Amino acid sequence: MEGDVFSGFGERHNMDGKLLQSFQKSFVDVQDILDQNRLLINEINQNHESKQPDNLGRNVGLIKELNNNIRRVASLYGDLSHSFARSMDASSEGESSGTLKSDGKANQKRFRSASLSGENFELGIFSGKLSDTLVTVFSAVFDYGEMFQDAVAHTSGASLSSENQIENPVVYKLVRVAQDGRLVPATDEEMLEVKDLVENNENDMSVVPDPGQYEYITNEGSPSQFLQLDSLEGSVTITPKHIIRFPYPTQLLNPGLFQSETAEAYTDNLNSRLEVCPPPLELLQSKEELVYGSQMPFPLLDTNYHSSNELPGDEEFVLSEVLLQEPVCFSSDGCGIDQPMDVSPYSNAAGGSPKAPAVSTTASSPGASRDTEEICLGNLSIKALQDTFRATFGRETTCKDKLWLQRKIKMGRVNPCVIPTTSQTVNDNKLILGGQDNCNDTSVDEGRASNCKGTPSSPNDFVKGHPNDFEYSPVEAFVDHYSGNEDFEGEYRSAKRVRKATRRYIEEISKVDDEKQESKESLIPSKDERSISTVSSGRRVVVTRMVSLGGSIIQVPYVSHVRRSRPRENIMALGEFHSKSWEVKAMPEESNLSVSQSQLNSDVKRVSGVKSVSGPDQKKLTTHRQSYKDHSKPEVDEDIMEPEYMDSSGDSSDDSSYNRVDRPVTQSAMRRKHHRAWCLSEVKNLVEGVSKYGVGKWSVIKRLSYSSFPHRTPVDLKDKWRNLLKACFARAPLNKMGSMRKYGSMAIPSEVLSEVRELAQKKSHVSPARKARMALIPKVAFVVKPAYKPVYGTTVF
DNA sequence: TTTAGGG
DNA sequence: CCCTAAA
Repeated sequence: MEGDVFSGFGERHNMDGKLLQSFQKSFVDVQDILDQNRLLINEINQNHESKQPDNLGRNVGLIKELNNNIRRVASLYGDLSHSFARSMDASSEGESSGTLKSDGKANQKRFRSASLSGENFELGIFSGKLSDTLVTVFSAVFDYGEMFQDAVAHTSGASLSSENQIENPVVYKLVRVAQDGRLVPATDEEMLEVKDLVENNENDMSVVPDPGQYEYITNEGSPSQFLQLDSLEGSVTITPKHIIRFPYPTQLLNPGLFQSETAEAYTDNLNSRLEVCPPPLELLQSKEELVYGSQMPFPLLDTNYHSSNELPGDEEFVLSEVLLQEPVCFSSDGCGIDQPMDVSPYSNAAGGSPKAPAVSTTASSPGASRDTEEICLGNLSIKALQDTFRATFGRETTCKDKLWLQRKIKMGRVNPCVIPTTSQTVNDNKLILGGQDNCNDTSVDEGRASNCKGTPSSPNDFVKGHPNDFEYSPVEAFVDHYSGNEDFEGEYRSAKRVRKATRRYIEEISKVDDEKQESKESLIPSKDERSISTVSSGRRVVVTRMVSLGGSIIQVPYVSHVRRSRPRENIMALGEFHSKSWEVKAMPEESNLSVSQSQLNSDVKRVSGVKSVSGPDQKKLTTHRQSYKDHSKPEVDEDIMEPEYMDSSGDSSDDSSYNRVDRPVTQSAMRRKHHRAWCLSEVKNLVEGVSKYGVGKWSVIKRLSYSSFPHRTPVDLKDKWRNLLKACFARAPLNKMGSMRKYGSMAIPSEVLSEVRELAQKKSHVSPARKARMALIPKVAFVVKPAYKPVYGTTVF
């Protein structure tokens, strides 16, 4: 049928036969491939079902092939769109619409974007206004393949960068590919099973798919970037049981490559080809985890978001679990579940209905009511939404998907990860909820500890700081909490390894505070300068911009174009605790009864105040200082809370007082990362890591055996090791208590110390020069020639 | 980017 | 812990 369509098309536009032929050929090719893929998928599924190790192994190859095919298809389509665009240009016509799609605008866009490079095209497939199903399929498929890669990476000790792996604020869904190619959400049992399988089978995987296979999936950098596993996450991935991680990798959602329309042709077609159907609605409704059935179940995140580690990627699994329990956010408001699948545009040319059905404005979710702004958003036209989007994110969007826009905007507003760092003006002296933010700390009194450790505490815990202030939303509460907390700044910055604030910077900041208005204006590199203004909403100053929406002026948060900074870990911790409220956080707790513009505004303002300031200032800092630490690097995500942390093997008592002192907010306090005492488990872990990988392999240790201590950087490990060495060697004057123990620091058991000593002798690296020298010396020589002088930290012979 | 080493 | 140089 494509052929038909295209012939008609060709005639109309006097396409020359050759071109037409090539089109047809390409389509035939594509179809072949897709057919083949179908078979492949079937086979994969069968293998899967067999649960035979052999078959599973074979699946790796099959998946590989599948991926290859898909890549070919993508490439073909890329070419197609190229030539198509050319021909379209050549035949300067205006009435091209209607044939492919009734939506003329979409059509134009499509042709325009057809000049994408193939690569972009591929990326485009994953971004933007896709029909879900396709995304689902693709994600599933790709991911499926990479699962094995990941599995292997785990076992083979391949040094996948865990730095990257954690950063991905992706929500993974588990889905199962049914025989007919449909994706069925994973059941609870399956999820459990996956976990088990991981634990049991992880080491059985032996085939390493070529990582290059997947490189086109990722935006940049490591091919496996969005699939790398951490210990936590790993439990989800190896799933010889039809379970597929279902990622919404933000990397793929690069707005710069956002070419939804182009992708559309492809995806739509694929949809029909692959005959992948969305899960039945009943199923979706009956199963909570079916969130994914909606079109873009999770907010698309822009690049800024992605590159800034703003979500606790390391918690992916947890997160997904959380989301599984919380389908409301995405599915209950009609966000696409019931959305008619857009069949192939070629066959569906007559269908004039817009892709996205009208959004139901009610969006009432069970229990948790949506915030009012959503309702407002629901009432907005696409154009208005786009405006809002632009106002919110400072960039244009061509997306015409209401739902997507709404979600995106909401996300932009709610996303607590954009909490500003330094320049955030908080005028009130926020109370500091001691301990709340730092459950990881091995200190804290018991009450707090349990509080942190336990199940998500109620929002009330959160708002503790404002016991009487009912107007505080959780988000606000913790925003206040953090911004008022010196610890926030300190840890935040150090987590990013940002240079400490220079005097100049500090001065500038204070200036900014004084004349925020002007400086903001000048700082914000916005092309569509709207009226960016600072609004003092009582407690804090926030930056908003006035945007006209459907005639009325509306204040939206200004989100800088500049890449936003990642959140600090405590936020993530909070997010974890209140994971359910990620979506709900921005809900005005005031009176979410009235759906008023003002309410929306105030809500927006509040949230925006949180995020808006960080961008420019961050940029400023970076520019001025030429910060050598790249912020955009997917850094070790320190935002997760490792479960182990709390245990601290009973040695936490020493550190408690040290750890969480609420120091006065002095500049010195601000620039220093909050001291985090090393708990015994960490030390042991370090020792073990050194014993495994050797001294000096800090990044390896960090990656491989230290992933559960996300807040420790390789440098930290190195420093700690140095201190340990000091502790055990320099401990000539043995102390009173049997072990070295400075005041306030942890007592290191002498066993550990001796182990350290041993390792230092055994595992320490030898200087390359010396190594080389020694390599020249026959081994025997060592036997004959005894003893270099043993020096601590060097090898002893 | 990672490591080593001084502060 | 921070900051840098060097590799």
